[in-house]
Amino acid sequence: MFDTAVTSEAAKPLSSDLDFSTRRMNPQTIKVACSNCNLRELCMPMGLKPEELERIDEVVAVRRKVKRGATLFRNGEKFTSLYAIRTGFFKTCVATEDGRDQVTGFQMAGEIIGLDGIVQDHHTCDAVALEDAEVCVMPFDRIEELSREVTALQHHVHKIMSREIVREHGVMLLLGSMRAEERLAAFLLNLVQRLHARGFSQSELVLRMTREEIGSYLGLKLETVSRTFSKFVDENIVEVKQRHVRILDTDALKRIVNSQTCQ
Amino acid sequence: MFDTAVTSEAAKPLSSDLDFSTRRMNPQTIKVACSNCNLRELCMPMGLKPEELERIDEVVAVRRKVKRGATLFRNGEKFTSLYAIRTGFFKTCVATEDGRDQVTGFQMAGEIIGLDGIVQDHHTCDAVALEDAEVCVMPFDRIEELSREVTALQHHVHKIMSREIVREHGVMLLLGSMRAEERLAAFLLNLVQRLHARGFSQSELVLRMTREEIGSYLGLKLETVSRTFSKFVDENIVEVKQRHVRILDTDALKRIVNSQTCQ
DNA sequence: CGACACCTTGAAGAGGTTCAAGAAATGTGG
DNA sequence: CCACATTTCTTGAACCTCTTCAAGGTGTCG
Repeated sequence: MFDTAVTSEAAKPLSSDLDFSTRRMNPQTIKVACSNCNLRELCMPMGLKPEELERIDEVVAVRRKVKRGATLFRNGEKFTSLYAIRTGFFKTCVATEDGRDQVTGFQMAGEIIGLDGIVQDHHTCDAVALEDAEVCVMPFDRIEELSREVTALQHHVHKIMSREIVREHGVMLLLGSMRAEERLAAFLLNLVQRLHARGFSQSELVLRMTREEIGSYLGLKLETVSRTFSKFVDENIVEVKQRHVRILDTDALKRIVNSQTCQ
Repeated sequence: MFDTAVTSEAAKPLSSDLDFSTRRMNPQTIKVACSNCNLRELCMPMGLKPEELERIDEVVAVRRKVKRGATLFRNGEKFTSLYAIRTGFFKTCVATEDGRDQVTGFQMAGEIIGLDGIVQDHHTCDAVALEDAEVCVMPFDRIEELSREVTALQHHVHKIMSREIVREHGVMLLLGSMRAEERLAAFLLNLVQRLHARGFSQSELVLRMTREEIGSYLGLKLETVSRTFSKFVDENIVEVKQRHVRILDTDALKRIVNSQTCQ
């Protein structure tokens, strides 16, 4: 089957130009620049003039490492910054007073988290690293200041927020009108598509989250997630070995996602 | 019971300072100012200097009327403007290729719609008026331009977008982890709270949407919505007469919403 | 190697859906 | 303003999907 093959192929690195010398200065926070970051195209606007690019560097104050299982920010904490994920994988989740909680998203390299905090000046969800991660800390007042001067940045910020709104519309559609198989199929397709955009395989992925976290995100119990995976395996749509997933039949997944019409 | 009483009490107007003279000039679109609009506190930043307030007037190009059942914008249409609802009630909904669709929200006076369009430069959902409505048309390029100069406006735009993201987190929590009764209870509490903030009753409301639309929003079938209403009636929590709802026991609704702990 | 977290699978049960029929309200056109 | 068509809402009964409870298996990490 596929033992370590997945990890090695799927782990094709997107970046290798880190400045390790500055890195050693501070184990927790490192001063760095966007202008020579190769994730730039994911989190920053494109087509900037050199002078603007230089100014953008001012946005990122420092980098911060977050160990697996640790939180980047928590519900109730003061909001100060947005975070661009440089490496690693996060989940965000909201909770009710009565212990229930709901994973609202999984975020990977190049994606921005923390937008929830703007409106109340405090975060309203938790961001938890699902693997050791590193983020660029972008103080929001600095973003606002600079985006008054750099139009492209201003527009970019608006787009990022709008994108998040549209993404959540998609999740609402999923939660509101799809059945278990459709949800899981949509989830897998979405994950693999985002990973592919980052240079990873189109057909293989390593899940960074548990069945329970997938279930929370999809509005299902972990047993249902597990059973649905097994069903897909029976139907030769995927191979699953714990968190290693190989998609054998992408079209089948797509058909499952929009198949309500079949009746 | 409560026949027309609901309508008359619930319809307590928030505004009465419309400039009817300019209104007659054009049946579809009317040029007006924010500075003397009493919904200002809902859609515009507060604590502006007089000069800034004056500039804000430039944001609203025109007003536009939308008849009940008509769309303000549609999925796929070019995005140009955000809309501040002046009067009336909207729903927004997304759809899949295969006819399924999902109501993503209900919007009322003072709320802003159209944010979904920013990221792709095209709208990704439909906005449908559930009753005759009037909106202020705010061309987005003008908003961006002005928010580069008026810091309060810039921050306000960010807050509005963040608020929408947080609202959607709440809907995801609802769709992902609540049972039918909890969903409907949360829905009613949310509606009545927003209406109350606009000067309407805390306990009476007129639903502007059908059971089916409520169901779509809550991820339930219309029959389930109807049955759950009936259940609430049996338990003396609400009175329901078609779309007229009187809440008899707000605390009971609140208890239903966070009662997962009971076990 | 043992403890712990995570995953899988089965069987029973509950909550919500589907299908169907009828009642109530709303709107339309004469 | 009334009659009729249409839409919307309610309720029942059967069914189905997902959940719950339970047990055992697998993998991981100190």
